[in-house]
Amino acid sequence: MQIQNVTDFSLKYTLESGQSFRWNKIDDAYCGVVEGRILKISQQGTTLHVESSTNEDETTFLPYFRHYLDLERDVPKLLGEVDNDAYIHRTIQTLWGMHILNQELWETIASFILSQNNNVSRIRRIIRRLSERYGKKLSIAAYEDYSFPSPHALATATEADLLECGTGYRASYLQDTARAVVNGELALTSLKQLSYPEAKQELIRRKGIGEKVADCICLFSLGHLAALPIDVWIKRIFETLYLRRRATHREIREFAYNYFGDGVGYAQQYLFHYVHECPDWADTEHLSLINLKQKPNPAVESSKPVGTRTHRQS
DNA sequence: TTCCAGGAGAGAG
DNA sequence: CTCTCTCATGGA
Repeated sequence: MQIQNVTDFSLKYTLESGQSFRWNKIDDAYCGVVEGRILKISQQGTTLHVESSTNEDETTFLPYFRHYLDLERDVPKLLGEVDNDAYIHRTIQTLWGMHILNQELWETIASFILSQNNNVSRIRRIIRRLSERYGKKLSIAAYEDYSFPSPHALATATEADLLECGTGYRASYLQDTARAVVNGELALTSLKQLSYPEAKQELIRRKGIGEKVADCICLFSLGHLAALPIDVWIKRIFETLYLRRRATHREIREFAYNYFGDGVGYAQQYLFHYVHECPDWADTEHLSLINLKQKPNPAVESSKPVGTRTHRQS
């Protein structure tokens, strides 16, 4: 089926920005598994072409699909509200149309448990192996893939099996959380009803889910755009470009929310992906960490932060 | 060989 | 509260 008049949207940046680990580029289309079916999506200008491995009822599928890609949101307006300086402006211009997905909750929880101290290509491989072993086989034309394993499947797997998939020391974290979902201790349905702070706190109780992973889940699945996952790159960006000093996570969080406001999650995603997509910031001039790598260094001169605008004091 | 990757837990101070 | 060490894996 087709979806027309999709403006200010980039399928490429949305699916390649490290928030989902399940998309493969096949020629000019993207194939991936979304909640038990394979979708094949391509974009030509403002038109999206979508094929599904199952017979979808358009009246229910289209709203679901648009929500998955966050097409209902006025993203340009949101980006306008965080477009405060030359750095963020450049990422917004370069990655114009990148959206934050609304992904299935259990897959997002499991995927970002596996993401800790890990890199994207290896995360993708682990998830692929888990799905091959514990998921259901799906196909669309000649393309084959597997659904994401259910909580029950991972809860009853042997730890040796999980290790064979490459999960490493994260196997027990994954299994503990899978079991918590199965026995109702972690109720996914009610998690969706909670506010951002409540949902984050509930997630963080689980072994293997810390602040960063909880924020990824809140942002990439639960739609909490105030969530700010702080990984090593986001930390570097805020320390070098904005605060110009070493800073704790708490300081970065406070500054970032104050500076970007409720859309800080979107701002974060543009900054994050820009660093990976455009290596110019990793160059000596901007993201050089020479000054910051040496530890106790608030004394590097308090060159004034790029931004001092306060956004909506609450 | 060492370092790093969308970190978190445990322990010490 | 902040710092430090360790954890399994594979690519650079």
